[in-house]
Amino acid sequence: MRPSLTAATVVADAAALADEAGFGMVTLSAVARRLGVQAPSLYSHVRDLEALRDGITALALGELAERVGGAIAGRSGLEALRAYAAATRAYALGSPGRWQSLQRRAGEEVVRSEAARNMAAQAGSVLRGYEVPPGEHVHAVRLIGSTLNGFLALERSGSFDHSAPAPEESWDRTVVALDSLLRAWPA
Amino acid sequence: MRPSLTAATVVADAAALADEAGFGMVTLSAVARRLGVQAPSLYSHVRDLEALRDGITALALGELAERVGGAIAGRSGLEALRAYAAATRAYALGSPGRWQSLQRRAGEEVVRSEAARNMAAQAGSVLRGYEVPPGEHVHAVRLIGSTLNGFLALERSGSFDHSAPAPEESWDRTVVALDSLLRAWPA
DNA sequence: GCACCTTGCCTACAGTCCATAGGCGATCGC
DNA sequence: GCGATCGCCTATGGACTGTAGGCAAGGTGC
Repeated sequence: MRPSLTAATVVADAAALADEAGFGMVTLSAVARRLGVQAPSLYSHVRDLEALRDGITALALGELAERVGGAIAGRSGLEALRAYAAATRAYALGSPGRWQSLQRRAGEEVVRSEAARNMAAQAGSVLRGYEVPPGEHVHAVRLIGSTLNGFLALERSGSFDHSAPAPEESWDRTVVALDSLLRAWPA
Repeated sequence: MRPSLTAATVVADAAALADEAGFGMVTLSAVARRLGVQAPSLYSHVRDLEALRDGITALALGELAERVGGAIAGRSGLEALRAYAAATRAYALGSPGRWQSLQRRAGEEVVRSEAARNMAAQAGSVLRGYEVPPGEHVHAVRLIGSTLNGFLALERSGSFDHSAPAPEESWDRTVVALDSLLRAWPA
């Protein structure tokens, strides 16, 4: 067996490239160069560029779900919310390319994956520490997701660059604000 | 004078293309085709592809600032917040490509534009209807922006497609939630 | 131990896109 | 009318995606 490539190798390398140069720079040629291989060779392992991108998204989804899951395990209320937020932010800042890969419409297969279901469930389990009526859970989950993802997106796109103070401070306030909002969920 | 192109024409056409096919489909070739012109001809009016994209962003920023400004004029409190949110959402849904152009890191020139300053100021003026301490304004503005933009981004990327109810309902809840949050801003 | 076949990467090529260089003709100032 | 300018053109090069077909190394059947 030669030191041959596999689909997983290719996707992992593409994810690394995404983190280093941005998701938009993920190109079959660039990945091939990094792997010391000619570009067409990748088509044995990856259907096309879109499939490669979906691969990164699926990888990122799994990693993020795992970290968030670990972070919120055994916690509830503000503790859990903080842990959820911290894990998300750490991932977004630590693996920017992978995180970018989550901010897009992915293929059906990825959307239906177990990791995607996990992510959705975890936001829900944070809510269990609060007394939000069951019928309101969807809205609360969507609100939490919108706020945290939105914050990270704005931060990343530089929207906070031209005003003080540092984003971290606002991030903490935001988490606290979400907490008090969930604590007194408006009917 | 022939019916010659101008920078504004090109950008406007590119923006139309973005709305029809997605911001990612904005290509010099495609724009040239739409204008009935050869691709290299566009370089007389636009420095390069990145400048064209920045042009769309600047255009969108101006349009959005104008609509939001009109919507919140003369309103305050929940009224103003609702109007702000409605104008933003209407723009995002009505001009999806232009809206997408705002979700990215734009050139310095765009960031420093008057429209960009306007947008920031408008979020601030919505806050005047609430009793958020001045020192907290930045955080509140960032929170509002994060939540609304984040919601629209998630909606657009299909995150809400696989759960009921329709996004509009959650959108309304979100706006109300933001209102009650601002009304009782946590110290 | 030999022929065979699978497999993994290769070269060659077509199509699209960005971007630059240089040409040509129509229009405008005079 | 005459020349200069200006707007769009053709030609070209380099990068990227994706397809077709080749070649050789490794494993397989006999």
